[in-house]
Amino acid sequence: MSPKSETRKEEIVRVAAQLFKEKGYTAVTMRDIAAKMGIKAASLYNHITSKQDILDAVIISLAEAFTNGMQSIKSSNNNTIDKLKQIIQLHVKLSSQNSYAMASLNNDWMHLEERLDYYKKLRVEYEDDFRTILVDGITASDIIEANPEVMLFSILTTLRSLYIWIPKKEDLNLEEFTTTLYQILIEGIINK
Amino acid sequence: MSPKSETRKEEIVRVAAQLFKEKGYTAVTMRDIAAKMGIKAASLYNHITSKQDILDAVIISLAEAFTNGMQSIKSSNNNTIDKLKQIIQLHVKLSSQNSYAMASLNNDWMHLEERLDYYKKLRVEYEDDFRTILVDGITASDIIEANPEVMLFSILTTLRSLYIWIPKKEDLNLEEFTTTLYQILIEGIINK
DNA sequence: TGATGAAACTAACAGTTGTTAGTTTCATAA
DNA sequence: TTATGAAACTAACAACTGTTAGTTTCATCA
Repeated sequence: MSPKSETRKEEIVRVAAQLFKEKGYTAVTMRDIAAKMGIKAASLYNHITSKQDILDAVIISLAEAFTNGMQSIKSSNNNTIDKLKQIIQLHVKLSSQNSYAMASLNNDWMHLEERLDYYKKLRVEYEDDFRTILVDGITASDIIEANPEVMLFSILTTLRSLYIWIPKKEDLNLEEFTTTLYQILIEGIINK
Repeated sequence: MSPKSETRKEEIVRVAAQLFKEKGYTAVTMRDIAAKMGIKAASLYNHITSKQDILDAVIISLAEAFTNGMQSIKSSNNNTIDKLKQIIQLHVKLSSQNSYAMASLNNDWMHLEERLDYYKKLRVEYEDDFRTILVDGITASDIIEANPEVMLFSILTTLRSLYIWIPKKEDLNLEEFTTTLYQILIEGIINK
């Protein structure tokens, strides 16, 4: 029926991510994950090698999806405003499709071990690319001459928190939402 | 020397909050907290009654500080724009003075137990007050007619994340920063 | 039918957790 | 000097942690 049905490992990672969002990585036990799947904790080890392995799977693939998205935005020849629109679209899309994993990406990354440095590298590169778009936009007079660090912080923290908010709004029209978000983040809310 | 020197309990709460920010509440052990203070875990219990007690102390007093700040902004007779400026000021001030506790407020509130409902009540009331300011601002044509839920989410998530960013900038001029933040959050970044 | 292998199970492990009980240390006050 | 009390200590606990070893179940296929 399903075109490519979920493997048992993928199911474990998906269920674990939900629990990680509710309680955080450390507070979730292997017995919690197993119970939610209707099996015993020891059975999980037929499919994964460790609890750490689950966290790696949750975080790294999503972090790479952000990196890939940024690469294609970067390499397009769009102007600043269109690039910013595309970044907002990227976050709305990935956050609505992976709202559980986004929680770990934001809150549990410090519990990565072997893959911690790799994750940090991806994050720094993403921020560098974003900052470059803003600085180029200032140079081109597309955006105002405010501190690019503060702009980056302000926009990115909102985008990184979408996972908290999106799932609460059941009947959310994502396209309309993206447009409103663009308006508020980029054009401001004041009536001049 | 110090006008009102820190009690031992306050010291425990302060040290614990630093560790909670680094690793999250669940990942921090009583032995971690004790080690950082140069004593044994059992000795902590001369001053506090439980680990839970520490988390309560970290989170609740800060949550109440936000509530108190909002009360005085609400009851002032300022216009929408000045109220928004004051809210930004409140967050910058409390986040710079309590950057460790802010992390628990954002990430560890779900591990509150007896005080969980009280915390949730404070948070909902704070958001309701903020929303009312925005809706009144739309009515008064001070701000644009965008979805107030999206505005609230967008501004508040940035303000709630200040604790991540502020301590990284050593020589940050808080007053200048507040002004820049106001400009970006309220007036937008586009060059029209 | 009998063999195979994936995926569940039971039982147990060694280490860590928050916490308690009882004891010692030591500056200050009587 | 002696007594007091705050605040440290050692030792231990029961519960829980991630993980391993060995076993059982059962659908599939030669």
